[in-house]
Parts: sequence; C-alpha cells; structure tokens
Amino acid sequence: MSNNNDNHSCLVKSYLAQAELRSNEISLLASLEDNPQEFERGHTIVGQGNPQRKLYVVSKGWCFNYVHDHNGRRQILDIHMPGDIAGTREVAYNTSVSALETATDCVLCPFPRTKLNDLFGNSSRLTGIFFLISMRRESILMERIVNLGRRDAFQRICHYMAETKDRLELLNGHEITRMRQPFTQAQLSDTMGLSEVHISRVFKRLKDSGMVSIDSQYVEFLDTEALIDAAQFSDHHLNVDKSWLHSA
Amino acid sequence: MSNNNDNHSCLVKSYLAQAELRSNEISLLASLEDNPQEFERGHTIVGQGNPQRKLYVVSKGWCFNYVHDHNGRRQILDIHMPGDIAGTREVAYNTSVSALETATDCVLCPFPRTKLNDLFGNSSRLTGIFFLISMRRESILMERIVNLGRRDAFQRICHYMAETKDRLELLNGHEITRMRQPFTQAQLSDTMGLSEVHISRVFKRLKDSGMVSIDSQYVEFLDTEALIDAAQFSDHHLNVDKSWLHSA
DNA sequence: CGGCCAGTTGACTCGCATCAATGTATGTGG
DNA sequence: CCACATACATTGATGCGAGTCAACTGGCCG
Repeated sequence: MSNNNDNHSCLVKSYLAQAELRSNEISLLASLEDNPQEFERGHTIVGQGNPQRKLYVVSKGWCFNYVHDHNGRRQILDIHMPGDIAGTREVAYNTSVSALETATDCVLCPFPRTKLNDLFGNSSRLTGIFFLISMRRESILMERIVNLGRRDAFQRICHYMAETKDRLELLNGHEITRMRQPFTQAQLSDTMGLSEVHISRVFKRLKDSGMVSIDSQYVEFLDTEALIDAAQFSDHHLNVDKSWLHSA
Repeated sequence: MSNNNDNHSCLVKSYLAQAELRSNEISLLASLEDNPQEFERGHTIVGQGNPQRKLYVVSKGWCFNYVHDHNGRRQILDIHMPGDIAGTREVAYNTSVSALETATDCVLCPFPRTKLNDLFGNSSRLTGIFFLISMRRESILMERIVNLGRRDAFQRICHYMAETKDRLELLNGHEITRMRQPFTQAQLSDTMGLSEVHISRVFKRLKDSGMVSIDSQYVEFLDTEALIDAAQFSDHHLNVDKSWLHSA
C-alpha cells in the first residue's frame, strides 16, 4: 500500500535507489511513515536539551538541526530534505544534543527510536543501507568542516549552492537549472559560520560574477562549471557504494 | 582468549563498557584485531582518493583523517585514539574521501569492510552498539563544526584540551591531571582551521592564563573548571545511552 | 496606515593570516 | 667534537577578510 503511494514515499524511493528490496523490507520502511504530521515553517520540533526518543522521516519540506552557544549565536548542523531521516544522531542520547526546526512548511513522520531494533533485527541488508546512508550524511558534514576550516566566505557559499543543487538532482532523478533555496540569509550565516551582513555582501558578489542569479527564494544556475570550480566542489561523497553488502 | 588479553583489547573493552556481551559477540569483536600491524609516526596509511576497502581498529597510538584542498592546505577531520575504529565513514565509498595518517607510533588492526556484513547479520545488539558509537563519533565532529563556525581561536583550543582530556579519562576509566598531546602546532592548526603561527600565540595566552601548563608533548591541567568554562565544553555527547537496544 | 521582517549598504574595528626573521632542540656525518 | 641540516616553536610587522553597529529600503500584512 504505502509502497505504491506517492504521497509520502520519498524514503522508500531513496532506499530503493540503493538496492532491490523484498516486500517485508519495503513494508518495514513504509511503516516508518505511518504517522505523517504537518508543521509550519519556523516551528521548533525538538528543543535543544529536551528529552528525545523519536526520529523523523522528512516527507515534505526542509528542516534543520542546530545548537546555540552561550552568547546567543547558533550553529546549524544538518540540513534535511525529503527522504532524509532527522534525529539519527540523537538516538544515542536521552536528551537531544541539538534542536530541530522547520525551514519550510513540512510533513514529518515521527517514529520511536526503538523501531531501529526491528531494523537491526529483521534485515541485515536494510541495516547496511541505513548505515551507509548515515555515513553519507556524515560525509556531507565533513565537507562542512572543510568549508568552515579552510574556505573563505565566497567559496563556502558557492559550495553550498553546488552541493544543494546536486542533492536535489539526486532526489529528483534529473538535472535542474533552478531551485528553491528556502533559507534566510540569517539562517545561512548560522550554517556557514558567517555574519548575516556578510552573507548579503557575498550574495551580491556571487550575482555579479554571473554564475547564478538569485531572486527571493529561487536560485538559477547560469554557469554551473564555474560555480563548481570556485567551490572546489566534488560530488564524490554524495554517491555511496552498496555493492559489498550481503543481500541476506 | 583475546577477551582476556590486554595486548589489543581496547576495542572489546570499549564495547563491554556499553553492554554485556555474549561469548560469540566477544569473539566476533576480537576477530577484528586478528591482524595487528605497527606503523611509525607520520606514516600515511591511506592516501586521499586511493581505493580503500579496509577499516582499522586502533590498538595503540593516535591517528587522524584529513583532506587537502587545491591550495595545499589541509583540514583534519577525525582524531582516533585506542579503541576507536578508523575508516568507518569510508566504507560507503570505493575510493577514500580522506587520508589516514599516524600522529604517533601506532598499532593498527586492518579488517575488510565486508566483515561488517557478519556484524549486521550475526548480532543486532552489537550492530546497535556499533551504530551508537558511530553516532558518538559524529557528535564529536558536530562539536567541531560549532568550534569552527562559532568560537574564536582561544575557545577552540580550550575546547580541544577539555574534550581530549575527557576522552582519555573515559578510555582509561579514571581521572587524569596530565596527558600526552602528540600533535604538532601545525597539525593542530589544520584541525582547528587556524594558522600555525596563531596556535603558538594562543598557546602562550593559554599558559599565561594559568589554566594549563604545556611542556613539549605534555599538558598539565591546573584549573580544569576554568578551562571547561572558557571552552563552553559539555561532555554530554561523549556518553551514549544504549539502554533501549534489544539484547537479542 | 504603521509595524514587522528580510535584506542592503556604509563606516569602522578587530581577529587572524601572512611573511619573515629568529630561537631551540635534536640529529647526522666528517 | 664541531659544522651543518632539519623540525618545530616563537615573535614582530603588516594587511585583509569578516564582524559589528547602525541607518535605510522594500515587501508584506493586519
């Protein structure tokens, strides 16, 4: 049922893209999306430090994790898009290390972390894919560490644009020349460790460079090659190899 | 046998600290350390972009992953200590996203990534612990993102000192007031996204502050509370909760 | 209409990078 | 035992990238 349902099947789709699945595996995955809930843009789903025992399949929209420090600034960590599972890292703790907030209107499907026991116990292949997808998410974060540690503001933003484009293309299954970019400049500054004001200035430089045009929430890619080059972007970490997993 | 052997059992110890294990689980873990190999300080185990299908249990010494960018600078990612498994993230790719290098003389135990199939297939509890430990490693990296994005040089170094102290204490099972810190200032600068010169200056400020004394490769903690405070350090992310895992 | 939110722009400041010189061990071969 | 090389750390001078503060613009909405 759910596996034929286009309504909230991004998760199943993204797992099917990794391997052929048996029907019991598909229904296990689909059961994670049994409980869709709608949230408005700007809603805090989980507060930092709150008791937290749920994960959230993102069926629609974008959301993100962040932590705030003692000076009232904050740092955004993961950016979640449809098909992602939010809160994976938090299963290791009783109280949430980071907060979870929506960046757009969202449909999220919460499920308890104990459900992972079913996953680990019933399908070693699904477990393997789940693990590989976790490593992919981690690799995206590694790129962010490189961004923050060793690239300047212009490169950081180019990298964000190039990576987001690639993630959306993999999600949609085809190339795009235009995308929605729903984050405010303040949110981007918290993602990239910059000030809000500086994001604005670099956006201007970026538009002047002719690589992209930016109009409100939409970005159009005019010279993707130059963008990738400026960002030193590689898509290597976005494509996982699952060929070595046993099918059992 | 190996479970009673102090020679290379850091891995088993660190897993035993998480849960009681059955004998077949212990021998599966111990088998990961079947093949100990010695490496000298400064040795590159895996080059960036090389074909890579192995993981490495760290039995002795410290090693680290890094990537270099087009300008010849580099960014250090994970710092591995005894009991850690290096190369976990890389199992998702055929060619290594990051290089692996020793920071001290090391004993490492390579094993092929296909061994993870045994793990996923034979013990859902061990799989769960393995997963939680991966999430802990990821949380350490999240702290680094906060460090790089939102803390200044002085705080970054305080945080590194405090976190390293805590990790060693958890590893050794008792408090310490003095530790070996084997990284050169150049390596630390690549970890924290700073210049070598600036590390030296901040070290001086740190010593002048009276919180620690630094003598060649050794750090002595003189005022841990002040250090933790300056770093905004919390040990929350270092202690995982595995109580919800099924024991089956 | 006023108020709010997101973004833009300018003036000024400051943290850290860069470049370059110097210091201090430790090692090595003649 | 000395001359020299290498690795790592320290210090000073200078400049730039990005932060901060503040004023202003434009769009949206009750």
